[in-house]
Amino acid sequence: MDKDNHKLIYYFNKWSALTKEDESIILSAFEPISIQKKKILLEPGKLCTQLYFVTSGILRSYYVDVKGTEQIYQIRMENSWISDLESFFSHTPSKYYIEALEDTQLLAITHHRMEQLLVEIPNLERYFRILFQRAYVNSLKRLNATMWDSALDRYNELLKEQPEVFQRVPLIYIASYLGITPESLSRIRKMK
Amino acid sequence: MDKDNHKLIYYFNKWSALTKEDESIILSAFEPISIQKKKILLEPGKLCTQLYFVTSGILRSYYVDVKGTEQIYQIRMENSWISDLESFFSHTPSKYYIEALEDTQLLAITHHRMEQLLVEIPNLERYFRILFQRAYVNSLKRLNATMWDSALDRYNELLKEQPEVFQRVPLIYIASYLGITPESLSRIRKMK
DNA sequence: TTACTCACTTGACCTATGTTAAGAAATTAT
DNA sequence: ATAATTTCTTAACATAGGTCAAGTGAGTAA
Repeated sequence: MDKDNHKLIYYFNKWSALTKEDESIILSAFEPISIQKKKILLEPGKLCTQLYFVTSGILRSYYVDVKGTEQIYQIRMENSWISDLESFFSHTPSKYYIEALEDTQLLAITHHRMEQLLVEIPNLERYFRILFQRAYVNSLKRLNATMWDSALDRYNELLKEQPEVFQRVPLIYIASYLGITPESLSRIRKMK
Repeated sequence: MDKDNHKLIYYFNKWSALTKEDESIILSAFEPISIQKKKILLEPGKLCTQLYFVTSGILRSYYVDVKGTEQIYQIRMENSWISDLESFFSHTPSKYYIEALEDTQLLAITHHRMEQLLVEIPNLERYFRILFQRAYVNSLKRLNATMWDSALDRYNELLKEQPEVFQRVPLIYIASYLGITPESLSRIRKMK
């Protein structure tokens, strides 16, 4: 557990300088949470009250459209953040599910505690500024790829960038994350 | 010009509290720039050395793929930011064009000056954190719409959310922004 | 005024991906 | 071990949107 916590601090320190005191304040602000495979962390209609740092395991977040299709928009594993930022920051009901795809360990912080923390340690604003800035740039790239590249290209890109996902996540979810049907993904994989 | 500058301060103050002194430091860090319709602000291979706040006018940023197709990924007008964030923050050559679609006024800040400013006025980190956080959430929504909604749905959404774009931007660019061909956009508009 | 370019439309045809349906393989529960 | 469920594949067919080609109109330049 201590090892997990250090991972969080390690990442914070990559983009913002923390004192030892800062570090212990941060660690005490996060609450360790365990969630079993297939259990749900967030569901539509509920407020997303926490922001989560994944220390081990893997999760997916998805939206279920009117036809009942699951639209997976995030697959997140160790050392990344997951939440419904819109619900978390604007206190509006979420439209999304977040579900664990493996037994998962998280460090959770509430919105209220997060706001306090950002005041106590203004340095953290920098960390999150850079985090969101990069997330935004990545999201724009994924957007462009979705608009302009073929499903095959997007499959190859994911295979190159996140090969681990293919070891740990069922193909039906990967298909949805790529914006295609499982049948299409099957065809693509057969061609190779 | 002074009116333009105040607009920038107004937006900064929405999410982070600035003193009068902060405000004058900020204003002196930004350089007013004018760019004529059809002129280019950034092109592939060049470093994107500045971040721009649009005070009047409208711009598009786009990538030209191997086939020569222009892939428009941003259309930005008054009171929003434009840049190639990847090039700007990581000092790598840009892959994108930024072009004015009307005579445009900008407030520009270099990366170096921006870093200084964020140190002088740590409060600004908060503004940009929230800016990128929101940009990221919006980008994810646009991504999902592109994956799962029809071209017609995306057209209607844009018509609802940014009707002004249709008054000021040629349809060929709007088509590209929606991820479709001008021919498809024509068909969609005919159906209504 | 005439020419030239750029924006936009239309129609015929094509292709990537979706849909439906069935079954095989793998995983999980009993 | 057996059954039940979930994941994955395959094939036939359907369709949204792309491609190509041609033409109209509107804006700008000479």
